[in-house]
Amino acid sequence: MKAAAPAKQYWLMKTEPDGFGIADLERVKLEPWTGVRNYMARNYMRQMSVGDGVLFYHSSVDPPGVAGLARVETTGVVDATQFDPESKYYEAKSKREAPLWDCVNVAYVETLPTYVELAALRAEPALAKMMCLRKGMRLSVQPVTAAEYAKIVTMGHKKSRPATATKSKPAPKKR
DNA sequence: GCCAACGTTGGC
DNA sequence: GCCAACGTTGGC
Repeated sequence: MKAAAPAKQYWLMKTEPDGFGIADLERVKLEPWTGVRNYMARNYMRQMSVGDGVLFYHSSVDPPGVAGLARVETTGVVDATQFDPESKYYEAKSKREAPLWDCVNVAYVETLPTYVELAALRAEPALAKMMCLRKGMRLSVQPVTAAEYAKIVTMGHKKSRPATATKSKPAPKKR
C-alpha cells in the first residue's frame, strides 16, 4: 500500500502573456517552467508536488490578473536553458553534474471564463493576506492557501455581468 | 515611461 | 559580512 499522498498545495505562477500566456499553455498543454532565476522562486518549485494546483497569473499587461488554472505535472525538471549559450537564461557557472536551476512541468487545466483582475483580488477581503497583493512583491512563484485558491476559482467561474444593472435580470434559464 | 521595491553583485 | 551600486520587476 502506498503512503498517503501529501496534502495538495497551491501556487501562483506569473507569466507575461506577450511571451507565454494561458492561450499558449492551452495550445502546448504542457510546458517546462524554465527561465526562473530567483532562488526563492526556485525553492518554491522544489517544494511542489505532482498534482498541485496553479493559478496562472498574467503580469505586465493591462489589466494584470489570474487568467487560468494549471497543474504541476512533473517535478525536478532540469532547466535546459541554463546550459544553452544561445539562451538569455544561460548560466555559465552551472555545471551539468550539479545544475543550479531546476523547475517543474506545468499542465494546462482551464482558462477561467471570467478573468480575475488584480483589482478584483484586492477588493476581496478573503484574499487580503495574499502574497501577491503585498507591496513590492514581485516573486514569480508564490504559495497560495487552499482557501485563497478556492476563492479565486469561484471568482473566475462567476458569470460576468453588466457593470450597471438598470433593469432586472431575466430569470435564469431552466435546466 | 516612471519609479518603488527588491534581489544580486562586488569591493572592501 | 557589510553595504552601496546596479539591474530587474511590475503596477500604475
